[in-house]
Amino acid sequence: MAGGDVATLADAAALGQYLTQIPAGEPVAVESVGDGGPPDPAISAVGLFHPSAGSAQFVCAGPDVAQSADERGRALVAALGGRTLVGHDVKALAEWWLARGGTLPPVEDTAVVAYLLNPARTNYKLEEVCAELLGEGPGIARPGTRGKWIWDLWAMAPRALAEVGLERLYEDVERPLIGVLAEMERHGIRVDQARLGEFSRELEVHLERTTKEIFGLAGEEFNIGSPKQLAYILFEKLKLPVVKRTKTGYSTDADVLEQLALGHELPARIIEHRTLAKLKSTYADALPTLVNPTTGRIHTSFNQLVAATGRLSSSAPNLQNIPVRTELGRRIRAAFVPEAGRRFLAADYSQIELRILAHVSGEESLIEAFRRGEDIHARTASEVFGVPLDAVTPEQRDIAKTTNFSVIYGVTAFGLSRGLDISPKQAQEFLDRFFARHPKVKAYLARTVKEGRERGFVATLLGRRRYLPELRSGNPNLRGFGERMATNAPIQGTAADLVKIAMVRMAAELRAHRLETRMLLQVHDELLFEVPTGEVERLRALATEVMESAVSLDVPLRVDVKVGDDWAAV
DNA sequence: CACTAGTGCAA
DNA sequence: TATTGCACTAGTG
Repeated sequence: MAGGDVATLADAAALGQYLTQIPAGEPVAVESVGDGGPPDPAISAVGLFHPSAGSAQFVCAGPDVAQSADERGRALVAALGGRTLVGHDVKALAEWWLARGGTLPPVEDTAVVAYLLNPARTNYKLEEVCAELLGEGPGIARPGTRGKWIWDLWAMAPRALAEVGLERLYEDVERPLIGVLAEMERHGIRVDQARLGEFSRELEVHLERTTKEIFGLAGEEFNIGSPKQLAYILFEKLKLPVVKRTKTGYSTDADVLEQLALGHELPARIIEHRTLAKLKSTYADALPTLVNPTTGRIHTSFNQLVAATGRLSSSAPNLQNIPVRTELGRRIRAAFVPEAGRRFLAADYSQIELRILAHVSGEESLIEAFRRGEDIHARTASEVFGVPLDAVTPEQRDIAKTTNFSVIYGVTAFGLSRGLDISPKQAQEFLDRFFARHPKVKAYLARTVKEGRERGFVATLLGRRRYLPELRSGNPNLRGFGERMATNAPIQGTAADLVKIAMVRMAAELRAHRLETRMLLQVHDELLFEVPTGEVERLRALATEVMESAVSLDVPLRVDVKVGDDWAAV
């Protein structure tokens, strides 16, 4: 867009269209709301966008550091809304900013600092962050205040990070990651809309049939999607046994329905209906509406400031919860496809959290098992059940697998009993045997909780903190929550640190080698790439090498790489 | 239109 | 009475 052009940004769609016309990396200035005067850094009145197809990635200044880039874009549009007031000499504004030599505080970077200083902060409203970090009163956003606060926060960042030993995590990981994520968002991922449309119609047919069966079995028509109406049918009309209650009434969740299904045909049909409705409404019908008309691809937002443990999250749409476990669900995943001449390559860390547990606890039996490349769940089963490795039954392995994961979550015997569908007494026995065989895991968990209580926070291997005031609560319930978070956060968070390091390094490698491969998605322990066919073998080696060497632990990291022509095939 | 509750999808 | 998320529908105000 040439300088002097007037953009009319009356709605989100118009803004999206406008932004997609701008070359990548070229900053674009958009006037903020209600401010007729010249750009004033004290008011932080100018937002600089990196054009991210379909949505705006605010990289500098902006009305509210609290919001995600996506929200800020929407807030801006809303504030402009109805009025066609933008219309600036975009080029002149951009030049104005560049001429200042970067003297405006980069808001994304500042927000990441605030996140690192306390990732568990539940609300990134700028006022609250500043109140806490700068010791200033919250609340009153007088004109000019926000800009000053961003300045102050940015100015204190080096000292604040140094105080808690987070300079490296910031400089080497979180800050470089901002650009990596922006690039991934901007690139987007292709979906085969025809496949989704066809699947949606199939689901519709199934749903109609299931609905009829349900009404027949219930003896009347009702809204199957309403837990309240369903509860009336199941527990009052049909008098089925009440298994579980919610705060407000009878529970009708999948667990409950599965139990009820043993004694009646209806609950099974409800489960089926729920499965189909979920796939149709959340995925098959929703995803095509999010395809950007300009790029023909879906552009998620990767949220860097949301998860209390340091993980990323994904929204609008969430591409970190695309179904994979059932055949039907995989039909959705199979609609994500590479461009012609390219393939998908997925690289995922094998049992990353258990490996981290082995490392941080120093538990020899786990470390040795990983070093030998053994099947870790079978190994656990062998130890806990006291049978030779090759005599472990699939059932025993399953129990061990659930127990392994449960320990990472800080589970209680009661929780494990639910997960394994056994009695709490039996579950307690499993846990006792597990800890007897893994004494250092037990010691590590106890130590972590104790240190968390004494210091007020727990930390990942790279120093990322999670503050847990709950650990000092007199309320046993709340304290229990705190203790489970305390045992889980360092492990989940260390995994997040590690994957982020791998992402930053992968992005650097792709660039350095001038590869055409693009990183598309991160799903916690997995990276998805779109790879020209000619680069596949090179990428396989590169991803394996970079990801496995992201950090050096007492156990090897293992990465599994799969290549395929849709996301269900990798 | 904003909000909560219940539910279910992923790692 | 298992960790971290996001989003759907129903229902309320």
